[in-house]
Amino acid sequence: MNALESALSEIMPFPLFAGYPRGMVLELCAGGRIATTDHRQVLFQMGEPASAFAVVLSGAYKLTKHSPGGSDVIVHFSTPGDVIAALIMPQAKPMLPVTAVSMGPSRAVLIPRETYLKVWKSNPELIFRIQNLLSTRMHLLQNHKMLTRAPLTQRVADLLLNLADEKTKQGSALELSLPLTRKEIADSLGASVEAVIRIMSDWSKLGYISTTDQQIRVERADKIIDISIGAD
Amino acid sequence: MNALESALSEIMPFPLFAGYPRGMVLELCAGGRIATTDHRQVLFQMGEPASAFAVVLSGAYKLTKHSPGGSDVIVHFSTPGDVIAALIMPQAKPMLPVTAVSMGPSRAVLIPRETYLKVWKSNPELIFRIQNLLSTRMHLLQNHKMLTRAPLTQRVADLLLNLADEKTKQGSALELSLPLTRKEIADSLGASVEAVIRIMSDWSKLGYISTTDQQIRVERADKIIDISIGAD
DNA sequence: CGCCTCTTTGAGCTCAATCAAGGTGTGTGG
DNA sequence: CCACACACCTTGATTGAGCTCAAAGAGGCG
Repeated sequence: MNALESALSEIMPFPLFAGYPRGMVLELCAGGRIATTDHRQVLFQMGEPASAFAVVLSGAYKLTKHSPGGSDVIVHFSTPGDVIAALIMPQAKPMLPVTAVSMGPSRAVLIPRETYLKVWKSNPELIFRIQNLLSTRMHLLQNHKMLTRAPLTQRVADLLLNLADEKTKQGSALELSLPLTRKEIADSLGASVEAVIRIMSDWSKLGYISTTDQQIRVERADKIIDISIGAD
Repeated sequence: MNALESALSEIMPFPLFAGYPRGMVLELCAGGRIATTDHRQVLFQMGEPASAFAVVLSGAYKLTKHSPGGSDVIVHFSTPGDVIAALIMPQAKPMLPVTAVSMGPSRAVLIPRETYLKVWKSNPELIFRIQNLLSTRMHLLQNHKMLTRAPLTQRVADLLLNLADEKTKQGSALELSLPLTRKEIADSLGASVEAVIRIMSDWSKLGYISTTDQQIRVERADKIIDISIGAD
C-alpha cells in the first residue's frame, strides 16, 4: 500500500483521474496493488475469472486472443493511462476476455472488483471517462475494419501512426513509445511476419523509418502519412 | 408524441428498458419522435452534428463509413433494441461517427441530445445497459479482427451465424432477420462481391443455405458452424 | 422502355501467404 | 566458458486465394 501511495503522482495526471483530489484517487484505488511485470510476462490470462482490473502505469501490454486456428491475434496495445478489463467489472461473474502480456518491463495498478462495484460504479463522471477510453478503442477497431481492403503497406503505415506518440514529435520525426517487434505488428494486422519485414525494410532503406533495438522511429512522418492514406 | 406512446409497448421489452415502469420510459423518450425510413434511406449522415441519438424499433440499419479509398465499409448492423450514436452524446459537440442507412422499411425513435444529458446521463444503471450494447459491438469487432487471417469462406460463415436470429431456430435451420445483399456481406467483410457470391452459390448448391428475395436462411447450421470454425 | 440494383460467371493477374534457409543476439544449463 | 535453445530478423522462391475487369441476365420502378 506504501508503493501504491508513491505511484499516486503517476496516476493522477491520467485523463481518467484528471482533476480529482488526492484523497479521492486513493479511495478509487482502495485495496489495489502495483504489479511489476517483465518482458513477455503474463498479467492477465484470458478465460480466467476477473477479480480485478488494471490501470497501466508504465511500459505497455499487448492484449491478445488466440484464434481457433492456433495463431494469436493482438487486439489492442495498452499504454500508460489505459484500463484493462474495466468494461466487464459490472458483470455478475466476469471472465477475462483477453490475455494481457507485458511488452518490456511494465507496471500496472491492480484494483479489486469490489472497489469498482463499491466506489467506481456509483460515480457517473468516472464511468464516462472509462467510456471515453473504450470509445478510442472502438474507433481503432473500426478503423482497422475500414482498412481490411487496403494493401498491407497502408495498414502498416496506419498502425505506426496510431502508435506514434504525439508528445515525442521532433520536426517531422515521431517515436513509438513502446518496444514493438515485426511479429507483433504482423499479429496486430493479421499479416505474416515476412510481409511486414519486407515493407519495413524498404522504408528503412528509403530512410522513412529507423529501428534501434525495438524502438521504432518514424523519420519521415510526411511520407508515412502519405502511404497510410493510400497516396503512394 | 401520440405515435410515440403507441410505440412504448415495442420499446419496453428491449433489454435497454427492461423492468422500467411505463412512466420512466416515457420520460427517457421525452421530446423524441418516431422516424420511419424506406429501403436505402439515410437516417444519420456521418460528419453532421449529432443533435439526437436513435433506438432502433423495427427493421434494421447498416452503419457505414466511407474509407479514403472510396469504397464504403459496413461497421455494424443495428437491429431492434440497438442504439445508434448514444456513445457520443456526452461529448461537447458530438459529430455523427457513421452513416446509418435503412435496410428495408425500418423505424427508430430519435431522442434529442438534451433528453440524454438531462435524464439518461444521471442514471448509472442505464449507462451500464448502454455499455453492454457497446460491449457486444466491441466483441464483434474484435472477433472480426481475429478472423483477418482466416479464409473468406470462414469469415462469411461467421457473419451469417452472427446475424442469425436465435429466436427463429427451427431444427437445424436458422433465419437472418434482416434483408442482406451479397454486396452488403462483402462490404462488411472487406471482400469483393464476386468472391462472396461464389462462396454462397456453392453453399446454395450444397443445400447449406437458401435465399428468397433477400432473406437468407441457413438450412444446415451444423455445416456452416463447421466452416466458421475452420473445420472444413 | 430505359435506368438502377442485385446477381452471376469467366479469365487473368497480383498481393501476400507459405515454405525454406540462414543470420544475430540473449539467456541458460552443463 | 561453451553449447544449445529460443526469439527475432532477413531474403528468396513458389503458389494460390481472392481481386479486378468484363459481360450479361433478372427483377423493380418512374
